[in-house]
Amino acid sequence: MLESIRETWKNIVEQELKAYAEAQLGGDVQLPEVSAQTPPKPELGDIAFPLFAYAKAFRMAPPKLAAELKDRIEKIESRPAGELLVAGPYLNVRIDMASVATSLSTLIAEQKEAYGANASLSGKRVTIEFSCPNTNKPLHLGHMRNDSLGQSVAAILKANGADVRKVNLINNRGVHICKSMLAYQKFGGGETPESSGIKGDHLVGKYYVKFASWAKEDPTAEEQAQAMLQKWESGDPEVLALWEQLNGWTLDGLSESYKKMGISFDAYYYESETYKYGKDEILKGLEQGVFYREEDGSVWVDLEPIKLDKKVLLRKDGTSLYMTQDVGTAIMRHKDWPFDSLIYVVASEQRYHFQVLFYVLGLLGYQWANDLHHLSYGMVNLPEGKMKSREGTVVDADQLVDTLTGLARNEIIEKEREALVDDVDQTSSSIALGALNYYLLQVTPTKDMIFNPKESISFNGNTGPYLQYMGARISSMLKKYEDQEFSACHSLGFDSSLLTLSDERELIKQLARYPEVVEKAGSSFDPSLLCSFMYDLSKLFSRWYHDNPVLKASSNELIRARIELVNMMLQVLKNAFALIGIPFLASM
RNA sequence: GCGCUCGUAGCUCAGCUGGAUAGAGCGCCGGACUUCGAAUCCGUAGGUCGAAGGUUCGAAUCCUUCCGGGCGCACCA
Repeated sequence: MLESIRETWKNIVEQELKAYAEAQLGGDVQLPEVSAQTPPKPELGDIAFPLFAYAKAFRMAPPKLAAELKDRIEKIESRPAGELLVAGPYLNVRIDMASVATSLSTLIAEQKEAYGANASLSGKRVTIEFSCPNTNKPLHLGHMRNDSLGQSVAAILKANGADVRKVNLINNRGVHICKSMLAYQKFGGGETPESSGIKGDHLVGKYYVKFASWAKEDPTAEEQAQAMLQKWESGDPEVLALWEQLNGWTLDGLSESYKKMGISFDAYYYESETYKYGKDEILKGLEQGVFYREEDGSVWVDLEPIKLDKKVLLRKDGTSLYMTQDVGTAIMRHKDWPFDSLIYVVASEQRYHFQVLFYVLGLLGYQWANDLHHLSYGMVNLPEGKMKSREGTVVDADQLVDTLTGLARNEIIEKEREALVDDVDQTSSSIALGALNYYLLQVTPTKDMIFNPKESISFNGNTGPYLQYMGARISSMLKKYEDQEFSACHSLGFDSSLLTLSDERELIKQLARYPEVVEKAGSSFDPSLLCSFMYDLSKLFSRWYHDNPVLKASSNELIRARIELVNMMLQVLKNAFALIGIPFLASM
């Protein structure tokens, strides 16, 4: 909505500038393109047109030109509502916010939870892969950034009209998986999640750690693990049974964690099934002549065209590699569900891998290879430095969620709000989730981030719970508004002209901006844009709300008008929450 | 060594396609609860935007060089 108003004004300025140039300078003068910007302060208006660039052509100081343009535009009778103001070298426009508010309230009332959604990716099928855990240990903080990002970006793309399929690839084979199996076989003593009371993924993780310490004492440990892998590959029934048992435990544990964290998938792939894929594809490529064979029989791709080296795609013994697998898996997925675009949410350390993968898929001639993305995210570090599993500084996901939940619960009890919230446990974990997702999504994905446990458990300031708190207060107010004492307001219409405060104008503007932010977050795969937007919006709202009475406003008409603003606020809050994994709470 | 990436307030982060005195949060100091939920709000202090050049009317933003972090450069996944 704001977008189109901005465009309209921009066209007018452009047109008048051109007309003025013709009148003043004659002939066809080439003018730089008009740029429409946002003034730094609300008092300066809503749209700004800097005129520096035209000073030379007109041989006129920008402020004079601004005044001249203002006069000319004000003579246009069909110009849109709004006010022009000259601010030094800028020609600014103050939008008629009352009419924006009127159409916005109609729009939001109509669209409800769909407000903000747009059709920019309509008709597009997108597969997004994320999480991809190993089955030898529980999830840690690093996975959580991945999961939050994947879940959020998937939701954002849907809001942009895409048909999205979320897939998870379970890394359930390989020597690292055998290590936990081997340690369990040797030291497990038949322990099970039931007998030990330990969650399945943590139980298996315990033996993965156990392997490491055992391997320090017994130099044959690594060999034994390799031997077990061989047995697994040859289908040894005993090994397979053990493998299935432990994998089952881990997967049960992981799905419990996913559930707790609000993560879900449309399809699961298992490496045990996909690891042989890709070989045929590579051989096909060899026939097509896009790859070549070395003397020893191995197959390679030359990456010179993308300014990289060379890469092996098949070993000399004909077995496949990580790259081979990923080529095969991508093609397989496209057969399963033909997509236009495929997104991999994977840490930035694998940039090179994906550069090669995408290039190889392109060489194989697949149309969809043009729309592959590596949503590369930075590492999650601790204030002390990197997380190191060997030093035990890895932050466990389940534990973190539990800690946060406990803190939220304490907070509810301390503030004596148990009666306010209907389910203390449910509310606590929702707050924990909101805190975590917001903390993890707040930072631009590509950047490394520091996870400060102390800060992450804070519920004040720029945090998820701060946003949730706004939602709760608004809900509480709207509930009061339903009371009999406001019945006189209920029958009134919304008079947007009563919302004249500067904060009200800013709020309306921000609410109207929401769809643009959703679109931008989608095109750049960046939930952090929504986080900033939400924080700005909430901050604006709390100040307004703190300073100005709503239910106790001076007239019924004003109450009604402000309630409309509050209603819009609540809807946008809810809609955005859904995109960044913050549970909405009517009370907390 | 080569490639990618980042370097903004004490700390964690914003800063849109270059534009009007560089913004938040936390922390520090100081204010505001007979008033719609104080998990809130307001104010003070705090920055030569890693450094130096360059392009431009105008640079945190674009280009070059340098310095300093991180990551990658396996017939591992």
